[in-house]
Amino acid sequence: MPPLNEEQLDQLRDERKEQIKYAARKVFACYGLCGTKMSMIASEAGVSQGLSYRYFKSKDELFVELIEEAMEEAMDALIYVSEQQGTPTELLAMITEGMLEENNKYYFMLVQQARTSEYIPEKVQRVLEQYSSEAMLKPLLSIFIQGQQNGEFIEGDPKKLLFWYFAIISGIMLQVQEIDGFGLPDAQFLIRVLIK
Amino acid sequence: MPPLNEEQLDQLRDERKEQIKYAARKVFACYGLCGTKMSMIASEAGVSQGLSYRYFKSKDELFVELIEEAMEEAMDALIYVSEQQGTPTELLAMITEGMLEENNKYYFMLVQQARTSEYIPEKVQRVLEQYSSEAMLKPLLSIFIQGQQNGEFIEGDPKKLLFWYFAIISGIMLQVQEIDGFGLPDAQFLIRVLIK
Amino acid sequence: MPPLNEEQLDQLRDERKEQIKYAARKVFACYGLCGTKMSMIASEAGVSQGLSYRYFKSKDELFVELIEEAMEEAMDALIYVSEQQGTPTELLAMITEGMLEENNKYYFMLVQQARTSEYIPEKVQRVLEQYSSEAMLKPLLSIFIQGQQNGEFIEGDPKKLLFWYFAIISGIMLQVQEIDGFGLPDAQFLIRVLIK
Amino acid sequence: MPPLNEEQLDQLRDERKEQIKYAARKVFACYGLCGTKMSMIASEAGVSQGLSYRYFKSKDELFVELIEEAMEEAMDALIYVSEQQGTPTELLAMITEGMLEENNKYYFMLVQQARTSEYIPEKVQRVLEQYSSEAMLKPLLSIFIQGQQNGEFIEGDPKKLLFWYFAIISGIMLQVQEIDGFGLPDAQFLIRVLIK
DNA sequence: GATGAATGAGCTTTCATTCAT
DNA sequence: AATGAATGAAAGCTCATTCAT
Repeated sequence: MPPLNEEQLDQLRDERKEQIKYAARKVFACYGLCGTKMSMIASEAGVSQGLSYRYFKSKDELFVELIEEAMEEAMDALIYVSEQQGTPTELLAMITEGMLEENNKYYFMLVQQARTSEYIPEKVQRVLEQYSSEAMLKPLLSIFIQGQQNGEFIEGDPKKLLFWYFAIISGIMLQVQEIDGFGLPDAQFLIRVLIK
Repeated sequence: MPPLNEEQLDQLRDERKEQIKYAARKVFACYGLCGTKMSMIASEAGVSQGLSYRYFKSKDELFVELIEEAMEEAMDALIYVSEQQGTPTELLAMITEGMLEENNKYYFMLVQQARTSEYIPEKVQRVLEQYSSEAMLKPLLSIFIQGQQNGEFIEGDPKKLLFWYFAIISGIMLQVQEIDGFGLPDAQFLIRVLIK
Repeated sequence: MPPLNEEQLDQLRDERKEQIKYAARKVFACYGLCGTKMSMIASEAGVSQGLSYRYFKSKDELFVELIEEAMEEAMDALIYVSEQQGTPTELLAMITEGMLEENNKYYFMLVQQARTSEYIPEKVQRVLEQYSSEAMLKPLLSIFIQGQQNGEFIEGDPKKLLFWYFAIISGIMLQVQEIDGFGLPDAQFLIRVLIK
Repeated sequence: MPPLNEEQLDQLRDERKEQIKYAARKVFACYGLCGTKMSMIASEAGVSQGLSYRYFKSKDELFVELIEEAMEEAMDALIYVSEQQGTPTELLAMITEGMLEENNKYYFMLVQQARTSEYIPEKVQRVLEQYSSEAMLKPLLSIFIQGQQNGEFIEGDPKKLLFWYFAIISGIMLQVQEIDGFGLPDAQFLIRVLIK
């Protein structure tokens, strides 16, 4: 009686891995890399202490994997929007709305943890460099410049302005906590810094 | 027959304490509470490991003291501005300029570390609550409402708007790093989100 | 699917805990609370340094637990004897014999360490107060008084006399070391201070 | 104006040294060798932390010196009595009385600390061996044997009996604490274990 | 000589990681 | 595959000792 075939086992493995990653993302986001104990992740995921090591070589590697995923997803979203139809202002609003989602909070927090803690595995450094501000800004640059040319956006160095704009969104996402009772603003509020 | 008199000793102690705090502020800001080893602070300050413990009971207490100071200074600055003469827009610009100073970066980072790491001594929690968003906003509220009434500022819940505005400034301060090459924006750029 | 069932694990844990306590009792008795390094206990017990902390929160707590147990056992023994049949002299002899056992040595040493070292966790203080001389004497008081009334014992304040008697036994237990070559005296030798 | 001549300086030095030893004896007696911090001795003696090191090479050496003195004095006392006139019982009473002095308490406690803590500088070991039970008993042995021969004392191995007797006195001295409210017994109470 | 600030070795404790079951 | 007991390296903290004044 072979209990499960190869494929089913693989699927189970994937589910387990996802379960651990999900828990880890949450805990790392709140407590940071070194403020997080493996036992916290294990208990958040509802598995035993040792199990994570069947799926991830080390705490650092688990962290790196989460960071990589977060950056990839963010990058994909930016590229996706940059390929859509619409006026520059509409596209910027779309991006802003996409970022200002409650669900994204853990991603912002996670990346912030990664950026802030300089005590971080070398691998994370490399991932952060790979997805540097420069790289992330790229897909939007032409849109933004176009917006400046047709007079929708304010003047100034487009890279700088976009970078600051992302910093602003990031700030909102990091500071807004449920307990404060202030929710997230809508995109139109933020977009005002860039449009004329 | 002590070789140094009481006054000289006191001064020496004050200097040492300040020296350690200065180093600690920097290291804590970059590495977070638990990412910071006491040895890092000691070597940053150029003293031995044990010395910090003559001036601070524990790593946690040192952290708390820094957070308290940072919050106090921020609060004082807000109150100071709120007592100045000027139109609401001028005052808001003044505050924004005051916050957007390169020197303030460590304070923002430090407070962010305190807010983000939930694994934090209970004392820090209390300090953060004491200087909650609510409390920090207070000195500015009447100015802001006045600005709304005379049509300088956009409409909406003043608390929310101010909270978001601070979040924006915070985001800028946290994300802007020398290495990126983008400097800090000037106050006029940010203020646009609030003025009509 | 834990490899061992709950019951087996519980038993394993109990054994380990006992193993560590056994080692700790011996080492604490000889070296005192602060003369004992956790590494000494660990190596005496044949386990790693960290393991003790799965079973005891701290060195102090381990010490406290041992003291508590020692006091409880002593108290139980006194109560047990006080409920037996026999003349006062017989009962006193029984108690004396019970105390003068080679095996009890570590208990006496341990309690002496607790009493002598005034630098001792507050909890130990409380335990020692709970099992104060007063409390320990109580179960024997009526026996002793009875012995005085029927003329078996010498006259005098029964509490004082009993207290001194215990001090005498304690002294014997503490001073007699194998290396000296003098063994423990038998009960009849000591009992002479109390009987007419 | 030479402030003090050679002799006066020496005397001052001696006084200081005695002052520190006096404080150290008390603190060591209560807290044990390793439970005592040099700062405790310093503050008990009312001098600065560093001063002890002008008079004693190290904490251990200070401890050793105190132990040596205690043993010497005890030995001298025993020898002195052994040279007095009187019946064996009278001499034994004299010794007992001499030992049962409130002032002697710190000596007993100190020696107990030295004996109990096996974590003790090698030098202490040697001192304790030099003043072993054997050696201390010697001056009294002939008295005791004489007492047995003339029927004053109980029969048995004289060394053993004397050793036990000292253990008993030691027990009394160690256990009796002011707080318990039981004072020290008089010599006649203890002597009963040895006389017929 | 005297002080007390400064040092750093060493101990307690934590926790990532391993491993027997 | 999964568990959780066990390990041991590393961090926080203490305190004997030194040293500048």
